Amino acid sequence: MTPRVRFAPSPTGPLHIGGVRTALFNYLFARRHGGTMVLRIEDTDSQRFVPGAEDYINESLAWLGITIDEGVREGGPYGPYKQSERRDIYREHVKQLLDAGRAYIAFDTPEELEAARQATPNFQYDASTRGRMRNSLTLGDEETRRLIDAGEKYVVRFLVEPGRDVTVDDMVRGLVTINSSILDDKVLYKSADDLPTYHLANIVDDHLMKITHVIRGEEWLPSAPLHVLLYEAFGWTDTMPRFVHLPLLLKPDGKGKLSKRDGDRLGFPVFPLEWHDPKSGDISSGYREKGYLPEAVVNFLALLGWNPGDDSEIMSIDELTSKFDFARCSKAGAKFDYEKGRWFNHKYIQALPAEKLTELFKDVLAKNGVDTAAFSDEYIGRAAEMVKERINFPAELWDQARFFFVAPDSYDPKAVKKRWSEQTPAIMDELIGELNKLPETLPADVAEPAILGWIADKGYHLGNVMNAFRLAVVGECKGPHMFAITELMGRDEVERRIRRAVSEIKLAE
RNA sequence: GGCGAUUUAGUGUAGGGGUCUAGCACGCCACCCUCUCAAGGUGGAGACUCGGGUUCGAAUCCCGAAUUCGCUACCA
Repeated sequence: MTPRVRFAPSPTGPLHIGGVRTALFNYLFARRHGGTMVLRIEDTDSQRFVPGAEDYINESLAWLGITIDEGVREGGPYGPYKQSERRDIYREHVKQLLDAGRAYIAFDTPEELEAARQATPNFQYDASTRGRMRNSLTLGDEETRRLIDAGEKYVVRFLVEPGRDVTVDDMVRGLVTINSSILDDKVLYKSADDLPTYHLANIVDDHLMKITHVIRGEEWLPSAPLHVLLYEAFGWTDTMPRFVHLPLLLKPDGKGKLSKRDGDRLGFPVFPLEWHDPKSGDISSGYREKGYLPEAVVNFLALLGWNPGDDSEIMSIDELTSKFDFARCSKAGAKFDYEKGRWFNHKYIQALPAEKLTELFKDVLAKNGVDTAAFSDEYIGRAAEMVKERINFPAELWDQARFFFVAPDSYDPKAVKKRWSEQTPAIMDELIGELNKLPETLPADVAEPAILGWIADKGYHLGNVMNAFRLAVVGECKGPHMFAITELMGRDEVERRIRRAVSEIKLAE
């Protein structure tokens, strides 16, 4: 039996990075076993619906390479894949439960329920209290009929029989048993918007869509027994899916689930893509816009709560797929280690093909006002290659390699103090003379021995001369090998910069 | 409060009775490399939540406690 899994987000806002991780694990499991990945939109909460959220989900998954086989966009044999378009199906199933006596109608208003909660310390709508509430059980069929006809709003509640141990077989946690007495009579359907709640829609859809494995976050574990009961009530136990409750992604510092706020507070994205909130107008940063490569995000996320069983860390999505197994999932929540995420991105940038890196750098240059047409792709590419090992994000290429495109307009004061002395201008003049003895292109393998030889012959201090040289060309004491820089720039530009530095740098007194 | 889950260094994890003086990675520190900053290499500091058992022997098995997290909505 090939598995059919589903990722079932609610379009109530941007897809959270924890949701992405859940989607990824669904994907890896499905692909590992040649199964099918379904994307179902669970928009049963009309109150919290956010326009644009569904597109955001699709775009995010597409960016990350988490492909979908069946869904709203992809179509498929078990559609529609959006719950708000499945009302007829839910109504029919609610009726089935009602007819079988496994559910009942309740008229209690939100205010009445609130009052009940106030009156009773640990109020729960269940076997112990349903007998004194306003529902079809206490009112009788006739009165219930009358109230419905009169247009009174109602909900349908699941009738939970108390005192039964219900066991869920979870693929990462093993057997989890809870007593049905602690479950309340969950609302399954609301007449107000003619929509089911999560619990009902979820079970019905998973069954109808022939889902074999329900892979979701740990926050669903407490309601899993309720879902088991629902499968029983429908008579679907023989085809009930296996459950997998993944450990949660936790805040990097303090306690609790990773939330939207943590990103702003700690300075890292918690969303895959930048999100513009249509209501508040707030902008939340995204991994994509921050400069993360999708492969790095996938790799990083996969290793949060799962490991391949050996020491490998850098793995493509296909490698992850081939190794994926729930037996190697951990049970405890994983604190979100943002530093490690940066490291993954660093690694993936190092592995980028030259052309791709060149393209990325061109964008960065353009954003910083450089006319990229003035430089050849080769020049841009070589500059990027030289500095890529010291960056984590493409944007940092600018900090590291701007001097290849713009002559320094200031000189690092600390470096000046350390490396620029009264004698330096004269030595720099001499250096220009030496450079002029060399080919105009300043090939490193020629320039390096020549200049180093000159420094040695003169008995100059190597570090001081080279760093003054660097200061003049780069503006500070950092960057790739000096002769690699000068080879790329060529003699004219190098000479111009040295002259400029000699006239600009004033010794501080 | 109730119910459930969880527990190896700062973080992610390996480990499934002796091979553990507990491995790997990120981060941190030092050294090497070196014209600088990185990268890289080498090394270092740093952990089995606690208490009882079981056993010749426990990070590994059992019990208890504690911890942290989640759920406890006409939200998912």
